[in-house]
Amino acid sequence: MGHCHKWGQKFIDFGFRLTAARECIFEILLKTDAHLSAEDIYMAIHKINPAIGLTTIYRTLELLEQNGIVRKFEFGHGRAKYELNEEYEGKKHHHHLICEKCHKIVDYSEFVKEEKEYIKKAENGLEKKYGFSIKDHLIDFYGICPDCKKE
Amino acid sequence: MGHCHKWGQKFIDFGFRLTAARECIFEILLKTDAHLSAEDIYMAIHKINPAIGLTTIYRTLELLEQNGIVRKFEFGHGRAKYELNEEYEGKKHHHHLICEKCHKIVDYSEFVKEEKEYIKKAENGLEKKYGFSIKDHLIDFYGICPDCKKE
DNA sequence: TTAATAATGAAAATGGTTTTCATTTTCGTT
DNA sequence: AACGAAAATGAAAACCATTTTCATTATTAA
Ligand SMILES: [Mn+2]
Ligand SMILES: [Mn+2]
Ligand SMILES: [Zn+2]
Ligand SMILES: [Zn+2]
Repeated sequence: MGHCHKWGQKFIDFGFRLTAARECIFEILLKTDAHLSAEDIYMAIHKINPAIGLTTIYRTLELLEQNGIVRKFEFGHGRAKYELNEEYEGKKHHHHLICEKCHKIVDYSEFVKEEKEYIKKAENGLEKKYGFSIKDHLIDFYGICPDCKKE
Repeated sequence: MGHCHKWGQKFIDFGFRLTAARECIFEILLKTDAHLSAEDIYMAIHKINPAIGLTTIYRTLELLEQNGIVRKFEFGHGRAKYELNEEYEGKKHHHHLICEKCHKIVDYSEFVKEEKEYIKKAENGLEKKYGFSIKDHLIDFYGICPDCKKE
């Protein structure tokens, strides 16, 4: 385990140990472009290392989230979904398109310029008016996906 | 129960019965400007009519949600929160400012003009590119509220 | 009034997530 | 290499918001 990607070093710097389970969970998140639940990850990891338990998945995901390595989403369809923070994937800043029927989640990165303009203005104004220190934002669009429209 | 506000008529038109419990839940949502959980509503209703059970609260909220009368939010702090749809309150279109520490939720209605511009452009573009029929959107800002900053 | 249907409360079940606890692994120090 | 403290782990149990079940009650239309 001597190599240590940049995230691994960051992880160690935080004071945590870089175990097989943790590396494996990170790798799974890195390879996918989907939004995985804890159980999705558990099933994926089970093929590689059946000894790793679901509890460890939950614990690792919480750890990763608290240290800004993964983002946790509660879209309200039963289970939380996780994805690697944008800086760790090749991904750009993005938001989500959510199908109200089949619960499919699609990333989109369009209209960033317009978004930035609106967000910057809103953030500044809201910080001033409501006294919040704003750190993050979330934009979701809800609708019906093309597959579900066919039915 | 002969009077029947506009929402009540709408409710009956949908084919449902306008019972005491349902009216009471609606009234509670109408009077508050907070974002209530099912249990918040249960506790509020309990003082007025202790016979109404928590199950009815959940069932009514689901019914109201499915018919566009209330909006359900899963902010990810354990329990879902409900608020009356904008058209039923005196409220304008609004979004949320969420404190990551104390989980306080603040409504804001500022920057609607800028928001509309961005949303319209994004919606049109995304519908075209991803084939979704977009029906709704959600914008949240996350940060630290003024009270939590003091500590 | 009557019968069909809808709504209800209490209790039990559900299911994703967290906690507990005994055991194992890791890592800095000998 | 061996040691010992601290961290990480898995299995099982607990948790807890929400849903389901089911027997009873309320509402409605005829
Ligand atoms: Mn995403
Ligand atoms: Mn609100
Ligand atoms: Zn769909
Ligand atoms: Zn706060």
